[in-house]
Amino acid sequence: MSTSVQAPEQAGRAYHHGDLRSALVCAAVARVEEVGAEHVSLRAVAAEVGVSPSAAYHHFADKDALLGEVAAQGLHQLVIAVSAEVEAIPAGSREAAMLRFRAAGQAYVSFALSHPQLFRVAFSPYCLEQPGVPTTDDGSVPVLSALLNDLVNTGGMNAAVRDDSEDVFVATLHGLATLALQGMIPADRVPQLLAKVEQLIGVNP
Amino acid sequence: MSTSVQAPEQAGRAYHHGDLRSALVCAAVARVEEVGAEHVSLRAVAAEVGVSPSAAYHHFADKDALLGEVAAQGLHQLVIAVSAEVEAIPAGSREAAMLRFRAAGQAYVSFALSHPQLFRVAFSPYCLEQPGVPTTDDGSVPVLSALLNDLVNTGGMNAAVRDDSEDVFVATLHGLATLALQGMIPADRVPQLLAKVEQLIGVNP
DNA sequence: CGCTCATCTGAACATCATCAAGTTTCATGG
DNA sequence: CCATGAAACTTGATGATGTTCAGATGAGCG
Repeated sequence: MSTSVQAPEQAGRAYHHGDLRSALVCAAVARVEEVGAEHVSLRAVAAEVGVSPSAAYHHFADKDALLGEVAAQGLHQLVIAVSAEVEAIPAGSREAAMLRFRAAGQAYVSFALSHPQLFRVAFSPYCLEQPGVPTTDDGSVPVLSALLNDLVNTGGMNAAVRDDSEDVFVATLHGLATLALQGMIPADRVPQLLAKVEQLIGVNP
Repeated sequence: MSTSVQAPEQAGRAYHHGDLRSALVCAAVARVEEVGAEHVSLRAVAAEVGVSPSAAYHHFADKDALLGEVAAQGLHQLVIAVSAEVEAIPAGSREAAMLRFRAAGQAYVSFALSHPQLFRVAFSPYCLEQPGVPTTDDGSVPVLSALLNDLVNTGGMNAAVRDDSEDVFVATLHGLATLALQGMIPADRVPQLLAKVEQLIGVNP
C-alpha cells in the first residue's frame, strides 16, 4: 500500500537528516487523502511530521510545490497500482494479454474510486507546475501503451487499429474514472462500460 | 459570452438589493478563470464587487459554498456552449444529425481548453456539495443524450448500439478534454481522435 | 412618520503562508 | 579530539485569509 516515500526509521527521533522532504510529502499525501488538496495546510502537514512550519521551506519553494510533489506521487501510485494488477497475470498467450488489458482498466478505475482525492490532485494544475511528470511522449500511463503492444503481438488486436486506439482508450478510461468519481456515472455500471469499450476499441476475443 | 448571472445594472451604485448573490458568483467565476479555484480568496471577490467580506456570509454558508455555485455555473456554461454550437446547425437530415454530433464533441473540448479553470472547478469536489447539479439520470450533459437520439432517429446510428454508447461517448469526450487540458494529449491531435471516436462508437457516414 | 427586517459594515479572532534571523546539529579536516 | 562551517531546523514576526458577531443602515410597510 505504501510506496517509495518512506516514513523516518524511528518515530519520536529528532529529525535532522532523516529525510524530512520525503516525510513531508508522505504526510501531505495522507492529509490530501483525508481532507482533499484544497483543505490541506502546510502547517498541519509540518505538525504531523513534528517539525516547525518554516522547516518545509528548506525543501519546497512554497505550499504549491509541496502539493506538486503530492500530485506526482499520486500519478506514480496510480501507475504502480495498475502495473501491479497487470503483472499479477502472467503474460504470454493471447488470452493472457486480454485479461491483462481488462485488469488494467479495472485497476485504473478502482484506484480512482479508492483514492479519490489523490487521483484528483494527480490530474490537477498542481502537477503541471511539476517537472518530470509523464507527458505526452512518455504516454500518460506507459503501462497501458505496453499492454496494447502485447495485445497486438499476440494477435488480440489489429495492428492497424492500435495507434489511434491508444489515446482514445486512455481518454475513455480516464473519463470513466473521473465521471464515476463525480457520481455522474453510477460506479456499478463501470465494469459493463469497460467491456463495451473493449469491444469498441477492437479487442478480439 | 456571459450567462444567466448578471452584474448589477449600474456600476458604482450602492448595492443593497441589487442582487449581491449573483454579483458575487459572477465575480468569483471571473476570479476562478484568472487564477484557478485554489487561489481565489473570498475577500478578493468581495472587494471586486465593492462589498465587505462579511456580506458574503449572508448569501453563502462559507467559501466552499460560493465555489460550489461557481462549479454549478461552470457546468451550466458548458452545457450552454455545447448547445449553442449544436443548435447553430439546423436539424433534420441524417447528415445534419452527424454534423451536430461532431459539433458537440468539438464544442465540449473547445470549452475545456478555452475556460480551463472553470471547466476544472465544474468537475471538482466543489460541485458535489452542490444540490441541483445534473447527475446520472439527468445525464451529465443532456444535450449529448438528445444528439444520440437524433442520430438514431435519422438512421445515423444503430439503435441497438445506442444505450451503452452514450456513457462511453460522454466519458471519452470528457477524458479527451481533461487529458488535453493536462497536456497529456496534444491539443492538435484532438480533432483526429474525435473522428476516431465517432467511428468506434458506430456513427454511420 | 415610525417600525421592522433583511442587508451590509466594522472590528475582532484564529489560522494561514511566508520570511528574516538566530540556533542546533552534523560532517570534516586539522 | 576539537574547531569550523554549512546545512537543517526553530523562533518570532508580518500581512493576508476565513469566519463571526454586534451593530449601523436603508427599504418597504403600516
